[in-house]
Amino acid sequence: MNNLARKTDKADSSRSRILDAAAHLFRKDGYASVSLRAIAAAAGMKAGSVYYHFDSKQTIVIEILDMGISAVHAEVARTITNLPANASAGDTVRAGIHAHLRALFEFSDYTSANVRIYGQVPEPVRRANRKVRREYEALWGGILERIAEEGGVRSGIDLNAFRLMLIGSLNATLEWFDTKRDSLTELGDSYADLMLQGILPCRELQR
Amino acid sequence: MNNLARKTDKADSSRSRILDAAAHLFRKDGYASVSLRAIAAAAGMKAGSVYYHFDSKQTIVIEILDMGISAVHAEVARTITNLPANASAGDTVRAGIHAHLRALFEFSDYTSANVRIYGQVPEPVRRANRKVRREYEALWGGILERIAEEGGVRSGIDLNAFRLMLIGSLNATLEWFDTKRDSLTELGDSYADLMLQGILPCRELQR
DNA sequence: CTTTCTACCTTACGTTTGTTAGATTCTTGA
DNA sequence: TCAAGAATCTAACAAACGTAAGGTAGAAAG
Repeated sequence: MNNLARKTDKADSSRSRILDAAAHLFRKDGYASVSLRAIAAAAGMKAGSVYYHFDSKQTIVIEILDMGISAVHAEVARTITNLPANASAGDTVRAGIHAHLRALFEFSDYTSANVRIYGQVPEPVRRANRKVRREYEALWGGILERIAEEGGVRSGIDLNAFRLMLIGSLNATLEWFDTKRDSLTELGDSYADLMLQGILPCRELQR
Repeated sequence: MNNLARKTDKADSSRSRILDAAAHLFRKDGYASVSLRAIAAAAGMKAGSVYYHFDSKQTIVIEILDMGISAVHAEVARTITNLPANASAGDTVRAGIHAHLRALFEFSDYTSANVRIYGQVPEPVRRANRKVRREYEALWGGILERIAEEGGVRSGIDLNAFRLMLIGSLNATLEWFDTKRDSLTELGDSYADLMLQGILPCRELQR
């Protein structure tokens, strides 16, 4: 009696292929310049068939944007909670940075599509994605607050601004970093070094 | 005999209005989703008239992308050369950061259009913009090299990677920073603090 | 006053867009 | 083997796209 399972398997597989193809193309060429015909072709079907699985182009991109953030969120959350209880403030931020970059480049089509096309997508789509975005921001907000309470942050640091700088910087790596050429782990360590020695108290070279 | 001057004045003004309108729309909505009709309307004319001033949509966006980078390049170069001769390594980078941000948000439609649509523009356009991009990267390369030679950089820092991180981070502020709400000078100082205390030698908290 | 030229407008073209409807093929359950 | 439903195709729609051609108003030149 796995007929129902098999049936939905087929549909699910097609659905995923559409999403994969769309995410890939969106990331590469932007939102508006990717046609449903191009998406369908990359998924191995014709444009009309896409509408069996999705209501519109917008519902496709909404799902992709959400998946992109969720993937990063899940990876960072998992990494942080799996940290040993005695992890220092610096260790936590470092682990978070590595997790964010890992998700960004490994789940890459969805995550980078999100980063790159969010600004060019129609307002209703942005609005739909806003909730998941805020939840991810809140995750980092919590991490940074906890660290600040432990005294791990140099005075004069605006946690809110720092969070935006951090995530913005990490996302910006999508524009230039090449995983084929350089090590993602080293990149993460570089960023962690840069950020940590900036926010951790340091009695030397204070302005 | 300024008739010729007046004539070109009129045309130049229209040309500029087209560029301004296009830059504004591109920045807001991306490249492909902005139509020539929308650009023309925002410039106070009809779509066909745009072709009196430009050969195609691509030549418009090429000019805008170049202007965007040139503006940042000029502002950073001007700021650096005007620095007192005894300026420290840190002062130089700090001044460069402030100049980059200033250009980014003051010449904002062109600079931010560049940052936001470069990735979604057809290959020929990207290729046309590449030269100016490289020149700007070389400007920062020179700044950082000079500082490194003076011993102003902590060992183990990859200058090339740092330059990419720095410019990427600064450009990323376009996605969230609001000049109406917060001070651009403070933002620049925050970034400079973050970056400098990361690259300057610091005997404490070394990993 | 007439000609010339600049800076636009109008109209139209061929193509591509997202989307829909109806026919068709493939898969499965009985 | 056959009926049913799931998955996909084909064909078409109106709208919007970049672009081209030809006409027109207004100012400058002779």
